Amino acid sequence: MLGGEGESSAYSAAKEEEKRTSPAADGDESAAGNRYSEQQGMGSDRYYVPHAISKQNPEASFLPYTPGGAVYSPPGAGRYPSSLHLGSVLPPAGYSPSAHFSPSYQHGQNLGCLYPPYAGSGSALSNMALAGGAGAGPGLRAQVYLCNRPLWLKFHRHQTEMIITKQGRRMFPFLSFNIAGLNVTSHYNVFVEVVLADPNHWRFQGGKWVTCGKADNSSQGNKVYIHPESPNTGAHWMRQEISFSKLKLTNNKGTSHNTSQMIVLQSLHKYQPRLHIVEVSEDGVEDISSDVKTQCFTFPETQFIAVTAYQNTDITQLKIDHNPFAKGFRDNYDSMYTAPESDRLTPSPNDSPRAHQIVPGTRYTMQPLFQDQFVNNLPQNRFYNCERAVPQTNSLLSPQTEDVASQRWFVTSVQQGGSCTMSASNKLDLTPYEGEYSGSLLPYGIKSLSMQTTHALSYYPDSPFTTMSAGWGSRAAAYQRKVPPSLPWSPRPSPAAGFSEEPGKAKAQTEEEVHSTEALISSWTESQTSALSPNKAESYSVACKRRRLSLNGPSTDSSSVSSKCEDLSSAAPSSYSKEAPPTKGMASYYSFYANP
DNA sequence: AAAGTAACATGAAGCACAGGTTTT
DNA sequence: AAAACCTGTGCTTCATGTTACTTT
Repeated sequence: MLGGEGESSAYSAAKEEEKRTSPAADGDESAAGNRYSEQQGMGSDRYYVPHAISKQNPEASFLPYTPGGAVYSPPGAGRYPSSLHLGSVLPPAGYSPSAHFSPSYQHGQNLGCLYPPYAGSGSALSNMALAGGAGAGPGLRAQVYLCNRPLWLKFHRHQTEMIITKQGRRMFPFLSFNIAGLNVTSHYNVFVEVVLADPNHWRFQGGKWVTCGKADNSSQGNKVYIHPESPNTGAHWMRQEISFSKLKLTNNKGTSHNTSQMIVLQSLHKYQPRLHIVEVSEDGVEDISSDVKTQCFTFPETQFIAVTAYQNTDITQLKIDHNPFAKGFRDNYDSMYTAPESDRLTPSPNDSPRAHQIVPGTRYTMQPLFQDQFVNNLPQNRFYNCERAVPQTNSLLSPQTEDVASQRWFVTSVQQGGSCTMSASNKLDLTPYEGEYSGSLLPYGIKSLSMQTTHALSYYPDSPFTTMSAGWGSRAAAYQRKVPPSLPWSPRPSPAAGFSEEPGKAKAQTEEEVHSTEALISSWTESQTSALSPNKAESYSVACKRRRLSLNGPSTDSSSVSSKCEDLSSAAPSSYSKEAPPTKGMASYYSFYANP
């Protein structure tokens, strides 16, 4: 048992912190005046950004197209940017109102459209190698990578859907980033904005998403979710993954509570989340004097269609498979999670959904935060597109694949000229069935990194993530030593490459990662071959309507469950479990790390 | 017919409490 | 003996997808 008082107090502290940092704000806050009003109890006036928009372009009262990865902005839709400082999203000189579509959207419509490398992207990598330490100056650009990108890609392949409800529904996968390249002493606000990704209303017909008229532009309500730890120092943001797991999506425009945690969307519209990093003064007031201090990052693979009920059963199954809160709907839950560890091909999820998404690995030590956010290969044992999977083989779950599954992807922003960087592949909005991931996944100076939060640092000694967070890295190292080597899912090197912490082998390791990436790409294209089966649509109407099997079956007995728990608990050293309490908040998270 | 809503079952953590054990 | 700590239990809360019903 872990329930010490320290844990409780830590949890309480975390709760307090949460309350402190994200008090409820009014519902239809509008414009920049209220932009940060819910944060830190600060009055809206403190954050009022007078004419931040007009200072550059009066037309920017709506979100403009920006070649760096903006989103669709319908004429007259003045909502989104009004809540933002638009230093990063103002249109470039060549802005054309007729091009109100995100590059990704354009790609989706025009497969041949390629975007040139963005200015600055080319230097991003060099920056990446240099930035991240205390020497990082304010002019340096941040690099961001999507921690759970493989999982996002899995969903993206099927067109991600996100449930929206009146009371608000969390995103899954949720947004989780790592940031490098910030000035460790400067203060930043970090927030996510969700904007329309295209001008269409969508409908799910015949097993696929088709456009259905124009999007409703009159969307109202909050579109911004400010990370509850904002404002905070660059060191803080770079120390750990920045998770937006508490972010909720709603279709309730009139919601009057929890506004700070809710983003109001419209059903059957496609949206694109964007990450904003804004340098602020120590008290959280934004400095609008320099656009350099505002950076925006867009990950096309995080696009999603808001729905009130899942349309695509593939998405439903992915959610069930990966979201620990949906464990109860896993029809082969028992067989999957009660088997002996040695028989298990995939890491079982943490028993705690919360721990799963908050703890940096109480059991699967090497896994980063929010393990279930990462592809765990589980669906490979399942049957998307109504195809019962062949028995899982080890080849599907090679360490190499596991490494790939934990890849993360750096993105650098392009703030000058006011553009949001289209981060990863714009081709992502091509139907993934096109394949071509091998090229599109590594575009424009975006470097793929296969790293799990901990050992990745040893993989990439030159990475800013190595130096950016001495604490994180050192903690990770300490953490790493606690990994029970017998755990089958313990992150480990591929047999071929071997795992080495020796810096001299980092390069070879990097090459290995590239190969791993290719392996993943290959697996995608292969899987999509089946997805393109001409019987797909037909199968949708029959076998795809998967129903949850009764949990009262023969395999479902308490003993099996308990044995699973015993297995897991015995797998983790008792001392470890005591040292790593299931973190219920960042407070205990920190306390744990502060006391290795 | 399609979309939206609310109730529901499920799984898991948080929490309070009681009782037992260990330490001082 | 008292205090601190540990353990087990049961209730509450939360998040999930499903389902039936209502609304558009």
